Amino acid sequence: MTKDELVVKIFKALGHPIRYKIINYLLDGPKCVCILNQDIEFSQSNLSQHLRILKDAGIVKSEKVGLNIHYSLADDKIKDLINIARQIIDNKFEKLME
Amino acid sequence: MTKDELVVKIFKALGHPIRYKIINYLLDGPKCVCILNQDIEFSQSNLSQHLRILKDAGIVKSEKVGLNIHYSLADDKIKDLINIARQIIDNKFEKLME
DNA sequence: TTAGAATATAAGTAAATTCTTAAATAATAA
DNA sequence: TTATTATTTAAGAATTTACTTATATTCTAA
Repeated sequence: MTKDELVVKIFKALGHPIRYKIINYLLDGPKCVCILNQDIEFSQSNLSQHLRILKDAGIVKSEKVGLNIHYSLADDKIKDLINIARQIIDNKFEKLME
Repeated sequence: MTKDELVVKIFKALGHPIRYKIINYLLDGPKCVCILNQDIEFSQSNLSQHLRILKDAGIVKSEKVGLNIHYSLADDKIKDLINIARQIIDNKFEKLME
């Protein structure tokens, strides 16, 4: 895979509402899959598949903690990425208000 | 559309190789559709459809210039967004090298 | 050693996206 | 007016992605 393909893969992985929601949960620290399962209104299997896609894109990493598996952001810059996307949307609204 | 949905839409729009390529062309300034047509190896109709998706996501804007239509980035922060995604990929390779 | 909890995977269907081809529109030049 | 260039839109087929259900795996505890 070329670098460009890997970059596209990151964007693609973030471009889904459930995966975006998962990442938002992870912004304030690692979370057990079991917690995500409680908070995200989709089937356990579906969640697991989305986690795999995020992991495969290099956005999250997982770690075994006792009985459970904890997922966390694989890179601090993921936060920046999300924040900038939000700023772009905010800018858009501000321009409309002018 | 909620703000989150709009953010997801940005990521989704960037998560496609042709659209990512288009954005890369636009990083160094506005471009005529006719130029993009020459440089991007896909049908003109397909290109036009991808441009619409990018525009709809608020990533690019278009402007009529004489006979032609020029597309450009709708917000300077799009550059930052791309750069950070690239940095995330670079970091990954650096970690592998350690 | 079996039972149960947590998580992942497989397989198939449903839904969404992408691409191709053809036609439409809009503006200008002849 | 008619033809031409630039670009968009429509429609449908092809491909990809997502979701559901069922099953598998891996620990640990009883």
